[in-house]
Amino acid sequence: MRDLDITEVAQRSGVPASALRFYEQKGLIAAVGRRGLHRQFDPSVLERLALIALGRSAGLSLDEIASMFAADGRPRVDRKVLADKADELDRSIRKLQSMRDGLRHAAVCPARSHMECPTFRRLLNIAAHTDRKGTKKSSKKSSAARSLKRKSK
Amino acid sequence: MRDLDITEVAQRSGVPASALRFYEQKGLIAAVGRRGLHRQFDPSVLERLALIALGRSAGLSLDEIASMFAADGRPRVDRKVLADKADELDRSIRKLQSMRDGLRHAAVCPARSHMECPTFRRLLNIAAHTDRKGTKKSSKKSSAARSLKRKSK
DNA sequence: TCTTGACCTCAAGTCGACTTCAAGTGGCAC
DNA sequence: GTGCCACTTGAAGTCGACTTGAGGTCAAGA
Repeated sequence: MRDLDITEVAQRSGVPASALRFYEQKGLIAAVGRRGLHRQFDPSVLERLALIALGRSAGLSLDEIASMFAADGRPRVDRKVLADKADELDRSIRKLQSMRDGLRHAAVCPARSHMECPTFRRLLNIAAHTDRKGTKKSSKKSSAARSLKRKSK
Repeated sequence: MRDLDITEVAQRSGVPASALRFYEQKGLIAAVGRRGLHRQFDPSVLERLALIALGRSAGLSLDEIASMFAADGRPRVDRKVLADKADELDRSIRKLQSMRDGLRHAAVCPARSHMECPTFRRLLNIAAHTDRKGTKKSSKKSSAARSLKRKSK
């Protein structure tokens, strides 16, 4: 398959050209050459972009993802990193689950005001202590999140 | 109970004084008055801060949270909003779960390179299509995420 | 009374991941 | 040969939630 120009890569990957240039600048992807000024990409860049998307979905920062590519450009995914990320996701999931259950309850709770509902108040307590305190120690953790916001534009 | 000054509120709530001033400025909380220059807060501000923390944990923006307080300052939590947020969380959870399972598998996968592992490649596909495409239509959604990052400082 | 220092205000800075903009270049159809 | 315009560049802007800094005020203790 012949090389792709930036617009084709953008179309096939769903990643805007501006983002592709940004990724190149960050060293996440590389053009195989130029035709005039225009970047030419090897089709394998699509796979790499999928890998990047995966990393982002798992909550990795672009810098973290960059460090997962060896100097030769081939992915060098540390299995321990994967396991750690999985564990981290697991913690996030649990937190979100209790949040969801609490919200669900509050939505149907018969108490006149949410403040009078014990379940809601318990939820409040969880949130109050979970938030700035619960995970503060675990620095640089549970980034597994912005991803979701990012997806929805 | 007597009024609290900003430092006391910060200590009891775990929210930095700078953030409390920021919240006040945004209209999320209000001081009952001043002693000299110094803000005095009613102890009930702690409950309100818990409510704010809850909203943040559920992925609401500060503006969204602000709109949940009626003009009289009492919470006016729309049950439908709660249910919607719960549903949104549910979708996020499912996404994170498949991500976690995929990572978990990749971490122990016997294939020489992750690229040779069918499961990993499937994961890659999910990520590639989930990310910029999967949720794009659902604008303004699944903000239920940054929260986790934010918690971990 | 004087000093201290906690608190004040307002403006600007930070972080991450991009997007947007203005100005320039050159491949390609005609 | 000429013009179009897709692509290029580097710099600057954006968004949300705060934080930080400079310079100022004043309540309270010595």
